[in-house]
Amino acid sequence: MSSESRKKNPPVVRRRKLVEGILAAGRESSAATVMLHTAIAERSGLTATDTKTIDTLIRLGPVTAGELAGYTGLATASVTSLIDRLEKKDLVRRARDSRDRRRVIVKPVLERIADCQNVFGPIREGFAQILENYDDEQLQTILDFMHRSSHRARELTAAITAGPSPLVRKFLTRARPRRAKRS
Amino acid sequence: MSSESRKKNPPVVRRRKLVEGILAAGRESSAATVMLHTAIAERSGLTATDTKTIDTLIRLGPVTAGELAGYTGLATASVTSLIDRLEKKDLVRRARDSRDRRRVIVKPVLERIADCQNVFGPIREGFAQILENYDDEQLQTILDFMHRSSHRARELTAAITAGPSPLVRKFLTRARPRRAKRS
DNA sequence: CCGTATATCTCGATGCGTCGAGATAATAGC
DNA sequence: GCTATTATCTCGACGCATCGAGATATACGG
Repeated sequence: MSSESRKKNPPVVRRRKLVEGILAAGRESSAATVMLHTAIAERSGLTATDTKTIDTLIRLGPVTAGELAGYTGLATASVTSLIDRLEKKDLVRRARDSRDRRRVIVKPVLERIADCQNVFGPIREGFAQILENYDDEQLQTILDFMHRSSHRARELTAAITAGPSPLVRKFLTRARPRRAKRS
Repeated sequence: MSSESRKKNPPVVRRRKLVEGILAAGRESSAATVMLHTAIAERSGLTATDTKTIDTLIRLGPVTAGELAGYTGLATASVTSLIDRLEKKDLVRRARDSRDRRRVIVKPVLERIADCQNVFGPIREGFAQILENYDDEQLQTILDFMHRSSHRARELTAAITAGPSPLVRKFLTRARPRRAKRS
């Protein structure tokens, strides 16, 4: 364990340990992130679906109720009450499509949501503070990594939610009895 | 966009933009992470509380049911059924404290949870792949950043869940009527 | 021993998000 | 115009996590 023996470590091993460390740290960081978001959502009186929907709206901009059903995987009836919930808190607004007046366009109320992210104000500051520890080049690396990993995360999410996903299914013995199909 | 024009940007501005970019990417990355975890939990038939509990157990090791109530903020009755749920899926096990036989010690079934993280197998691989883009020094930077940010995330989570948090409260009009305080 | 305090469990009730089925309204084709 | 189709909403019901109150079992102090 002395620095002697560590010096003898072939670079390959060193690197492997480094990678392991990051993967572990990534899991921990993910968990922490989830907890943080959960805490915020709980405070705001929002459910997981609510926040997920808002995230979607921010990324995609206004969409119709039907599309929202597609993205969230909920029944249209559920989407209606989902929109009701969010509209009641003024986080989204309904607008009718002028070309097809059956459609309901769900628009995020960005100022309101931004306010919610002012809730994040201290959070933003907290993280900005961390960045002071790095020089420009390092920040560039971090930025690049973030882009890559969030892109990957989205890919994986899509793969999991959409697909029959044998990869996942394999490990779940009695999970998901939901939606007891009635005669 | 030429390196010429970029050169003219004062370094301070460059850096500010870099920081802004990372903060934005951070939000997006967080959202993606949350969505990924939500998807996984949904697949596994676990609720948000369930996963949060498992995370806690992994970080803290075996704890008593009462302590779990403290950490999760749930009533003891809720904790009982929470443990029931998790035990039914063999993700935790009950054990009685030999010194105080009233106590129930909740132990995470690490192999089983690790299996769940084999569900993460492809995920792990996906992220490991990303790391190949960087040299050792860059990985070191990333690792350091991860440690710092998850630490900060935990601090913020604690601040939000625990405190009366006027920072947050300010923006919430009719949120959280839960737990009607009795006389 | 015996009462009090503590830790967990049981039970019944409640709130909330979700669902299926049918209602309502608007578009599109003939 | 008339009908089929599409988009959303309304309604009633259901599952599930949570809760408060009381029950049970154990520990501690006298």
